[in-house]
Amino acid sequence: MFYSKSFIFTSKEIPAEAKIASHQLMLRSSLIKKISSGVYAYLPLGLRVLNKVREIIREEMNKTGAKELSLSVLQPLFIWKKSKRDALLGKVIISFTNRHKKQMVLGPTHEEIITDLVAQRINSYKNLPLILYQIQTKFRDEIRPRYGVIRTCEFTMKDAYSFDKDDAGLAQNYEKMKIAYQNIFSRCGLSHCEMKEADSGIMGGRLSHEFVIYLSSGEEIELGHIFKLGTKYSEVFGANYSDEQGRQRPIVMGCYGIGVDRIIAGCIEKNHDEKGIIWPFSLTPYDVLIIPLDYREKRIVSYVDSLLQELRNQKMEVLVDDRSESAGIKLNDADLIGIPLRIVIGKKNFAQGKVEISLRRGGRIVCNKAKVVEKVLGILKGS
RNA sequence: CGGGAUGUAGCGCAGCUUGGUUAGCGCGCCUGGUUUGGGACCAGGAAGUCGCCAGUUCAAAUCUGGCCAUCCCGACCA
Repeated sequence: MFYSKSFIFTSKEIPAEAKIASHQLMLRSSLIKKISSGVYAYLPLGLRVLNKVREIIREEMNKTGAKELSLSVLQPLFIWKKSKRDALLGKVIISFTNRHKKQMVLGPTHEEIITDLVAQRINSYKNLPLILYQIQTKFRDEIRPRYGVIRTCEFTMKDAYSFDKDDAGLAQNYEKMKIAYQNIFSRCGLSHCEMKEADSGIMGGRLSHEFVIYLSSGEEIELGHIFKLGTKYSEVFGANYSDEQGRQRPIVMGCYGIGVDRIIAGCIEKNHDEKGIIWPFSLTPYDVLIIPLDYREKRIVSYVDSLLQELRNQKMEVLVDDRSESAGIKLNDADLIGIPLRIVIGKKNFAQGKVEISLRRGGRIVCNKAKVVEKVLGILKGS
Protein backbone atom coordinates (compact mmCIF):
# COMPACT_ATOMS: atom_id res chain seq x y z
CA MET A 1 0.00 0.00 0.00
CA PHE A 2 1.22 3.46 -0.86
CA TYR A 3 1.06 6.24 1.70
CA SER A 4 -0.32 8.80 -0.74
CA LYS A 5 -3.36 6.58 -1.36
CA SER A 6 -3.91 5.43 2.24
CA PHE A 7 -6.10 8.19 3.62
CA ILE A 8 -3.50 9.00 6.27
CA PHE A 9 -3.46 12.61 7.45
CA THR A 10 -1.01 13.34 10.21
CA SER A 11 -1.04 16.51 12.21
CA LYS A 12 1.71 18.32 14.04
CA GLU A 13 -0.78 20.22 16.15
CA ILE A 14 -2.20 18.71 19.29
CA PRO A 15 -6.00 18.85 19.03
CA ALA A 16 -7.30 21.18 21.74
CA GLU A 17 -10.05 18.77 22.78
CA ALA A 18 -7.73 15.87 23.60
CA LYS A 19 -6.30 15.74 27.10
CA ILE A 20 -4.64 12.35 27.29
CA ALA A 21 -1.81 10.95 25.18
CA SER A 22 -3.74 8.14 23.50
CA HIS A 23 -6.55 10.44 22.41
CA GLN A 24 -4.11 13.03 21.07
CA LEU A 25 -2.06 10.45 19.20
CA MET A 26 -5.07 8.64 17.76
CA LEU A 27 -6.32 11.92 16.31
CA ARG A 28 -2.88 13.16 15.19
CA SER A 29 -2.07 9.92 13.41
CA SER A 30 -5.55 9.75 11.81
CA LEU A 31 -6.59 6.46 13.35
CA ILE A 32 -9.93 7.99 14.23
CA LYS A 33 -12.06 11.05 13.51
CA LYS A 34 -14.63 12.49 15.85
CA ILE A 35 -18.11 12.58 14.33
CA SER A 36 -19.96 13.86 17.38
CA SER A 37 -19.47 13.89 21.15
CA GLY A 38 -18.72 10.31 22.13
CA VAL A 39 -18.95 9.08 18.54
CA TYR A 40 -15.86 8.23 16.49
CA ALA A 41 -15.19 6.90 13.01
CA TYR A 42 -12.26 4.57 12.48
CA LEU A 43 -10.20 5.65 9.49
CA PRO A 44 -8.27 3.10 7.41
CA LEU A 45 -5.18 3.10 9.63
CA GLY A 46 -7.24 2.75 12.81
CA LEU A 47 -9.47 0.07 11.37
CA ARG A 48 -6.41 -2.05 10.64
CA VAL A 49 -5.50 -1.89 14.32
CA LEU A 50 -9.07 -2.60 15.41
CA ASN A 51 -9.13 -5.66 13.19
CA LYS A 52 -5.87 -6.92 14.68
CA VAL A 53 -7.34 -6.66 18.18
CA ARG A 54 -10.53 -8.39 17.09
CA GLU A 55 -8.52 -11.24 15.64
CA ILE A 56 -6.46 -11.71 18.80
CA ILE A 57 -9.62 -11.79 20.90
CA ARG A 58 -11.21 -14.24 18.49
CA GLU A 59 -8.21 -16.57 18.66
CA GLU A 60 -8.12 -16.57 22.46
CA MET A 61 -11.88 -17.02 22.77
CA ASN A 62 -11.87 -19.89 20.30
CA LYS A 63 -9.11 -21.54 22.33
CA THR A 64 -11.47 -21.71 25.32
CA GLY A 65 -13.97 -23.55 23.16
CA ALA A 66 -16.28 -20.55 22.94
CA LYS A 67 -18.40 -20.24 19.79
CA GLU A 68 -18.77 -16.94 17.97
CA LEU A 69 -22.17 -15.64 16.95
CA SER A 70 -23.66 -12.27 16.12
CA LEU A 71 -26.76 -11.16 18.00
CA SER A 72 -28.95 -8.34 16.78
CA VAL A 73 -28.15 -4.74 17.64
CA LEU A 74 -31.86 -3.89 17.56
CA GLN A 75 -33.73 -5.35 20.52
CA PRO A 76 -37.36 -5.10 21.61
CA LEU A 77 -37.73 -3.04 24.78
CA PHE A 78 -40.08 -5.57 26.41
CA ILE A 79 -37.20 -7.98 26.95
CA TRP A 80 -35.59 -5.34 29.17
CA LYS A 81 -38.84 -4.85 31.06
CA LYS A 82 -38.91 -8.57 31.71
CA SER A 83 -35.54 -8.47 33.53
CA LYS A 84 -36.45 -5.09 35.05
CA ARG A 85 -33.14 -3.70 33.87
CA ASP A 86 -34.85 -1.01 31.76
CA ALA A 87 -35.22 1.04 34.94
CA LEU A 88 -31.75 0.14 36.19
CA LEU A 89 -30.00 1.30 33.03
CA GLY A 90 -32.40 4.21 32.67
CA LYS A 91 -31.39 6.86 30.15
CA VAL A 92 -28.26 4.94 29.18
CA ILE A 93 -30.49 2.86 26.91
CA ILE A 94 -30.97 4.43 23.50
CA SER A 95 -34.52 3.63 22.48
CA PHE A 96 -37.05 4.67 19.89
CA THR A 97 -40.54 3.80 18.76
CA ASN A 98 -40.77 2.25 15.32
CA ARG A 99 -43.50 2.86 12.73
CA HIS A 100 -45.60 0.07 14.21
CA LYS A 101 -45.48 1.84 17.58
CA LYS A 102 -43.21 -0.84 18.99
CA GLN A 103 -40.50 0.31 21.37
CA MET A 104 -37.02 -0.73 20.29
CA VAL A 105 -33.56 -0.48 21.85
CA LEU A 106 -30.05 -0.18 20.39
CA GLY A 107 -28.34 -2.92 22.39
CA PRO A 108 -26.21 -1.67 25.31
CA THR A 109 -25.38 -5.30 26.25
CA HIS A 110 -26.90 -8.71 25.52
CA GLU A 111 -27.64 -10.77 28.64
CA GLU A 112 -31.38 -10.63 28.02
CA ILE A 113 -31.23 -11.53 24.33
CA ILE A 114 -28.80 -14.40 24.77
CA THR A 115 -30.53 -15.89 27.81
CA ASP A 116 -33.83 -15.85 25.96
CA LEU A 117 -32.17 -17.52 22.98
CA VAL A 118 -30.50 -20.20 25.09
CA ALA A 119 -33.71 -20.81 27.03
CA GLN A 120 -35.37 -21.82 23.76
CA ARG A 121 -32.55 -23.98 22.42
CA ILE A 122 -30.88 -25.69 25.38
CA ASN A 123 -32.94 -28.28 27.23
CA SER A 124 -30.53 -30.95 28.44
CA TYR A 125 -27.44 -31.27 30.60
CA LYS A 126 -25.92 -32.97 27.56
CA ASN A 127 -25.63 -29.58 25.81
CA LEU A 128 -23.75 -27.97 28.69
CA PRO A 129 -21.32 -26.39 29.31
CA LEU A 130 -21.55 -23.81 26.54
CA ILE A 131 -19.84 -20.50 25.89
CA LEU A 132 -21.06 -18.07 23.23
CA TYR A 133 -19.46 -14.77 22.29
CA GLN A 134 -19.65 -11.93 19.83
CA ILE A 135 -17.66 -8.85 18.88
CA GLN A 136 -20.15 -6.13 18.17
CA THR A 137 -21.05 -2.46 18.38
CA LYS A 138 -22.83 -1.46 21.59
CA PHE A 139 -24.77 1.73 22.22
CA ARG A 140 -24.93 3.59 25.51
CA ASP A 141 -26.05 7.17 25.93
CA GLU A 142 -23.30 8.09 28.38
CA ILE A 143 -23.76 11.13 30.57
CA ARG A 144 -20.35 12.43 29.69
CA PRO A 145 -18.29 10.79 26.98
CA ARG A 146 -14.59 11.51 27.33
CA TYR A 147 -10.98 10.57 26.67
CA GLY A 148 -11.58 9.84 23.01
CA VAL A 149 -12.39 6.25 22.38
CA ILE A 150 -12.21 5.35 26.08
CA ARG A 151 -15.74 6.38 26.93
CA THR A 152 -18.07 6.68 23.99
CA CYS A 153 -21.73 6.26 23.17
CA GLU A 154 -20.97 3.77 20.40
CA PHE A 155 -18.21 1.24 20.93
CA THR A 156 -17.00 -2.21 20.04
CA MET A 157 -17.35 -4.82 22.74
CA LYS A 158 -16.50 -8.47 22.97
CA ASP A 159 -19.19 -10.03 25.09
CA ALA A 160 -19.12 -13.71 26.05
CA TYR A 161 -21.69 -15.69 28.01
CA SER A 162 -21.14 -19.04 29.72
CA PHE A 163 -23.83 -21.59 30.54
CA ASP A 164 -23.25 -24.35 33.07
CA LYS A 165 -25.04 -27.03 35.03
CA ASP A 166 -23.81 -25.84 38.39
CA ASP A 167 -21.49 -23.54 40.32
CA ALA A 168 -18.53 -25.86 39.89
CA GLY A 169 -18.91 -25.65 36.11
CA LEU A 170 -19.21 -21.86 36.26
CA ALA A 171 -16.09 -21.68 38.42
CA GLN A 172 -14.17 -23.61 35.75
CA ASN A 173 -15.33 -21.40 32.88
CA TYR A 174 -14.69 -18.31 34.97
CA GLU A 175 -11.09 -19.38 35.49
CA LYS A 176 -10.73 -20.19 31.80
CA MET A 177 -11.86 -16.68 30.95
CA LYS A 178 -9.43 -15.13 33.42
CA ILE A 179 -6.60 -16.88 31.64
CA ALA A 180 -7.94 -15.97 28.20
CA TYR A 181 -8.19 -12.35 29.29
CA GLN A 182 -4.65 -12.26 30.58
CA ASN A 183 -3.47 -13.76 27.27
CA ILE A 184 -5.42 -11.19 25.28
CA PHE A 185 -4.11 -8.22 27.24
CA SER A 186 -0.51 -9.33 27.21
CA ARG A 187 -0.66 -10.08 23.47
CA CYS A 188 -1.98 -6.54 22.98
CA GLY A 189 1.01 -4.96 24.70
CA LEU A 190 -0.85 -4.57 28.00
CA SER A 191 0.96 -6.93 30.30
CA HIS A 192 0.68 -4.28 33.05
CA CYS A 193 -3.03 -4.99 33.19
CA GLU A 194 -4.16 -5.74 36.75
CA MET A 195 -7.02 -7.96 37.79
CA LYS A 196 -9.02 -7.09 40.85
CA GLU A 197 -12.28 -7.95 42.54
CA ALA A 198 -15.02 -5.50 41.68
CA ASP A 199 -18.56 -4.38 42.22
CA SER A 200 -21.03 -6.21 39.98
CA GLY A 201 -23.11 -3.07 39.44
CA ILE A 202 -26.00 -3.35 37.02
CA MET A 203 -25.03 -6.85 35.90
CA GLY A 204 -25.96 -8.28 39.25
CA GLY A 205 -24.71 -11.70 40.21
CA ARG A 206 -22.32 -12.83 42.86
CA LEU A 207 -18.74 -12.11 42.02
CA SER A 208 -16.86 -10.08 39.48
CA HIS A 209 -13.34 -9.14 38.54
CA GLU A 210 -12.26 -6.20 36.48
CA PHE A 211 -9.10 -5.79 34.43
CA VAL A 212 -7.64 -2.32 34.72
CA ILE A 213 -4.63 -0.28 33.71
CA TYR A 214 -3.53 3.06 35.07
CA LEU A 215 -3.07 6.09 32.86
CA SER A 216 -0.25 8.58 33.26
CA SER A 217 -2.84 10.94 34.76
CA GLY A 218 -3.27 8.42 37.57
CA GLU A 219 -6.71 7.59 36.22
CA GLU A 220 -7.83 3.98 36.27
CA ILE A 221 -10.21 3.29 32.76
CA GLU A 222 -11.29 -0.54 32.82
CA LEU A 223 -10.50 -2.85 29.87
CA GLY A 224 -12.55 -5.86 30.78
CA HIS A 225 -14.94 -7.15 33.38
CA ILE A 226 -16.06 -10.69 34.11
CA PHE A 227 -19.10 -11.64 36.18
CA LYS A 228 -20.47 -14.72 37.88
CA LEU A 229 -24.13 -14.11 37.19
CA GLY A 230 -25.50 -17.30 38.71
CA THR A 231 -29.15 -17.91 37.87
CA LYS A 232 -30.37 -14.33 37.89
CA TYR A 233 -31.16 -14.20 34.17
CA SER A 234 -31.94 -17.85 33.61
CA GLU A 235 -34.71 -17.67 36.20
CA VAL A 236 -36.28 -14.62 34.56
CA PHE A 237 -36.21 -16.14 31.07
CA GLY A 238 -36.88 -19.73 32.07
CA ALA A 239 -33.50 -20.99 30.88
CA ASN A 240 -33.69 -24.45 32.44
CA TYR A 241 -32.24 -27.82 31.58
CA SER A 242 -33.09 -31.40 32.50
CA ASP A 243 -30.43 -32.97 34.67
CA GLU A 244 -29.42 -36.65 34.71
CA GLN A 245 -32.48 -37.47 36.80
CA GLY A 246 -34.82 -35.55 34.55
CA ARG A 247 -35.28 -32.70 37.00
CA GLN A 248 -35.59 -29.12 35.74
CA ARG A 249 -32.76 -26.89 36.92
CA PRO A 250 -31.83 -23.28 36.07
CA ILE A 251 -28.71 -22.82 33.96
CA VAL A 252 -25.84 -21.16 35.85
CA MET A 253 -24.44 -18.23 33.89
CA GLY A 254 -21.40 -16.00 33.64
CA CYS A 255 -20.71 -13.02 31.39
CA TYR A 256 -17.42 -11.59 30.20
CA GLY A 257 -16.85 -8.24 28.52
CA ILE A 258 -13.91 -6.52 26.86
CA GLY A 259 -13.85 -2.95 25.57
CA VAL A 260 -12.10 -3.47 22.24
CA ASP A 261 -11.53 0.24 21.61
CA ARG A 262 -10.15 0.63 25.11
CA ILE A 263 -7.51 -1.97 24.33
CA ILE A 264 -6.27 0.27 21.51
CA ALA A 265 -6.27 3.41 23.65
CA GLY A 266 -4.68 1.50 26.55
CA CYS A 267 -2.00 0.08 24.30
CA ILE A 268 -1.07 3.57 23.11
CA GLU A 269 -1.09 4.90 26.68
CA LYS A 270 1.48 2.26 27.58
CA ASN A 271 3.46 2.31 24.33
CA HIS A 272 4.35 5.81 23.19
CA ASP A 273 6.99 8.50 23.57
CA GLU A 274 7.12 12.23 22.87
CA LYS A 275 7.35 11.54 19.12
CA GLY A 276 4.36 9.28 18.79
CA ILE A 277 2.99 5.76 19.03
CA ILE A 278 5.25 2.71 19.37
CA TRP A 279 3.10 -0.18 18.18
CA PRO A 280 3.80 -3.68 19.38
CA PHE A 281 4.14 -6.07 16.43
CA SER A 282 0.81 -7.63 17.40
CA LEU A 283 -1.32 -4.51 16.82
CA THR A 284 0.60 -2.48 14.27
CA PRO A 285 -1.45 -1.37 11.26
CA TYR A 286 1.41 -2.38 8.96
CA ASP A 287 4.37 -4.64 9.71
CA VAL A 288 6.91 -2.60 7.80
CA LEU A 289 7.17 0.99 6.59
CA ILE A 290 9.46 1.60 3.63
CA ILE A 291 10.75 5.17 3.57
CA PRO A 292 12.53 6.17 0.36
CA LEU A 293 13.83 9.60 1.31
CA ASP A 294 14.02 10.57 -2.34
CA TYR A 295 11.35 8.72 -4.27
CA ARG A 296 12.06 10.40 -7.62
CA GLU A 297 15.05 8.36 -8.64
CA LYS A 298 14.09 5.56 -10.99
CA ARG A 299 16.55 3.06 -9.53
CA ILE A 300 15.11 3.63 -6.05
CA VAL A 301 11.54 3.30 -7.28
CA SER A 302 12.26 0.00 -8.96
CA TYR A 303 14.18 -1.25 -5.91
CA VAL A 304 11.22 -0.34 -3.68
CA ASP A 305 8.89 -2.23 -6.02
CA SER A 306 10.95 -5.38 -5.81
CA LEU A 307 11.40 -5.07 -2.03
CA LEU A 308 7.66 -4.60 -1.62
CA GLN A 309 7.02 -7.75 -3.62
CA GLU A 310 9.51 -9.79 -1.64
CA LEU A 311 8.06 -8.68 1.70
CA ARG A 312 4.56 -9.45 0.49
CA ASN A 313 5.71 -12.91 -0.50
CA GLN A 314 6.67 -13.32 3.16
CA LYS A 315 3.05 -12.43 4.10
CA MET A 316 4.04 -9.06 5.46
CA GLU A 317 1.84 -5.98 5.30
CA VAL A 318 3.85 -3.10 3.97
CA LEU A 319 3.31 0.63 3.68
CA VAL A 320 5.50 2.66 1.31
CA ASP A 321 5.94 6.39 1.92
CA ASP A 322 5.82 7.46 -1.72
CA ARG A 323 5.28 11.16 -0.98
CA SER A 324 7.66 13.80 -2.23
CA GLU A 325 8.08 15.27 1.23
CA SER A 326 11.33 16.20 2.91
CA ALA A 327 13.23 13.64 4.93
CA GLY A 328 12.29 15.36 8.16
CA ILE A 329 8.58 15.14 7.49
CA LYS A 330 8.75 11.49 6.46
CA LEU A 331 10.80 10.45 9.48
CA ASN A 332 8.69 12.40 11.92
CA ASP A 333 5.47 11.01 10.47
CA ALA A 334 6.99 7.54 10.72
CA ASP A 335 7.64 8.14 14.42
CA LEU A 336 4.11 9.44 14.91
CA ILE A 337 2.23 6.56 13.30
CA GLY A 338 4.58 4.18 15.05
CA ILE A 339 5.09 1.24 12.70
CA PRO A 340 7.70 -0.86 14.55
CA LEU A 341 9.99 -1.65 11.62
CA ARG A 342 11.20 0.90 9.08
CA ILE A 343 13.38 0.44 6.04
CA VAL A 344 14.96 3.80 5.28
CA ILE A 345 16.42 4.26 1.81
CA GLY A 346 18.74 7.23 1.56
CA LYS A 347 20.73 8.27 -1.50
CA LYS A 348 24.21 7.85 -0.01
CA ASN A 349 23.57 4.42 1.48
CA PHE A 350 21.78 3.30 -1.67
CA ALA A 351 24.73 4.33 -3.86
CA GLN A 352 26.86 1.94 -1.79
CA GLY A 353 24.26 -0.82 -2.15
CA LYS A 354 22.98 -0.35 1.37
CA VAL A 355 19.78 0.52 3.20
CA GLU A 356 18.97 1.11 6.84
CA ILE A 357 16.63 -0.89 9.02
CA SER A 358 15.45 1.07 12.02
CA LEU A 359 13.25 0.05 14.91
CA ARG A 360 10.65 2.46 16.23
CA ARG A 361 11.53 1.50 19.78
CA GLY A 362 15.18 2.35 19.10
CA GLY A 363 18.15 0.87 17.29
CA ARG A 364 19.19 0.76 13.66
CA ILE A 365 21.42 -1.23 11.38
CA VAL A 366 22.75 -0.52 7.93
CA CYS A 367 22.78 -3.59 5.76
CA ASN A 368 23.35 -4.75 2.23
CA LYS A 369 20.15 -4.22 0.23
CA ALA A 370 20.11 -7.81 -0.91
CA LYS A 371 19.93 -8.97 2.71
CA VAL A 372 17.11 -6.74 3.94
CA VAL A 373 14.30 -9.28 3.81
CA GLU A 374 16.40 -11.86 5.63
CA LYS A 375 17.26 -9.32 8.36
CA VAL A 376 13.65 -8.18 8.72
CA LEU A 377 12.48 -11.76 9.13
CA GLY A 378 15.16 -12.29 11.76
CA ILE A 379 14.01 -9.27 13.75
CA LEU A 380 10.38 -10.40 13.59
CA LYS A 381 11.30 -13.88 14.78
CA GLY A 382 13.22 -12.48 17.72
CA SER A 383 10.42 -10.21 18.82
C1' C B 1 -28.24 17.02 35.18
C1' G B 2 -25.19 20.68 38.52
C1' G B 3 -20.48 23.86 38.29
C1' G B 4 -16.68 26.14 34.82
C1' A B 5 -14.99 27.50 29.87
C1' U B 6 -14.95 27.86 24.57
C1' G B 7 -17.04 28.45 19.40
C1' U B 8 -13.32 33.18 13.79
C1' A B 9 -10.42 28.88 6.73
C1' G B 10 -8.72 21.65 7.28
C1' C B 11 -5.72 22.31 12.29
C1' G B 12 -3.84 25.82 16.19
C1' C B 13 -4.96 30.80 17.38
C1' A B 14 -5.16 36.63 17.42
C1' G B 15 -8.87 40.43 16.80
C1' C B 16 -14.00 41.52 20.77
C1' U B 17 -12.52 45.38 26.40
C1' U B 18 -13.46 50.95 23.52
C1' G B 19 -18.71 48.70 17.05
C1' G B 20 -16.14 51.84 11.66
C1' U B 21 -11.19 50.10 5.19
C1' U B 22 -11.44 44.31 1.52
C1' A B 23 -11.25 39.94 9.02
C1' G B 24 -5.67 38.59 10.24
C1' C B 25 -1.33 35.21 11.76
C1' G B 26 1.23 30.25 11.98
C1' C B 27 0.77 25.30 10.09
C1' G B 28 -1.56 22.65 6.16
C1' C B 29 -3.47 22.81 0.78
C1' C B 30 -2.70 24.22 -4.91
C1' U B 31 0.92 26.10 -9.13
C1' G B 32 6.11 26.94 -10.75
C1' G B 33 11.19 26.63 -9.42
C1' U B 34 15.39 25.40 -6.13
C1' U B 35 16.00 21.58 -2.21
C1' U B 36 16.06 16.12 0.13
C1' G B 37 19.12 11.65 6.60
C1' G B 38 15.16 14.71 11.23
C1' G B 39 9.17 19.00 10.48
C1' A B 40 13.73 23.36 3.84
C1' C B 41 13.50 27.98 0.67
C1' C B 42 11.68 31.64 -3.12
C1' A B 43 7.54 33.45 -6.00
C1' G B 44 2.42 33.19 -6.91
C1' G B 45 -2.58 31.28 -5.46
C1' A B 46 -7.22 29.04 -3.40
C1' A B 47 -9.95 28.53 0.82
C1' G B 48 -14.36 32.24 5.94
C1' U B 49 -22.66 31.99 6.22
C1' C B 50 -16.79 35.11 12.24
C1' G B 51 -21.70 28.41 15.68
C1' C B 52 -27.26 29.67 14.62
C1' C B 53 -31.51 33.03 15.17
C1' A B 54 -33.32 37.55 16.67
C1' G B 55 -32.49 42.52 18.67
C1' U B 56 -29.83 47.48 19.33
C1' U B 57 -27.31 50.76 15.65
C1' C B 58 -26.18 54.76 9.98
C1' A B 59 -22.81 50.49 10.82
C1' A B 60 -22.02 44.11 14.52
C1' A B 61 -16.78 39.00 14.57
C1' U B 62 -17.14 42.99 18.38
C1' C B 63 -22.95 45.13 22.30
C1' U B 64 -27.86 42.47 24.21
C1' G B 65 -31.15 38.09 24.42
C1' G B 66 -32.33 33.13 23.14
C1' C B 67 -30.83 28.57 21.10
C1' C B 68 -27.14 24.93 19.45
C1' A B 69 -22.43 22.53 19.68
C1' U B 70 -17.79 21.23 21.97
C1' C B 71 -14.41 20.66 26.09
C1' C B 72 -13.10 20.44 31.51
C1' C B 73 -14.73 18.98 36.98
C1' G B 74 -18.68 15.40 39.57
C1' A B 75 -22.13 10.55 39.62
C1' C B 76 -22.02 6.02 35.64
C1' C B 77 -19.24 2.26 32.78
C1' A B 78 -16.41 -1.90 28.70
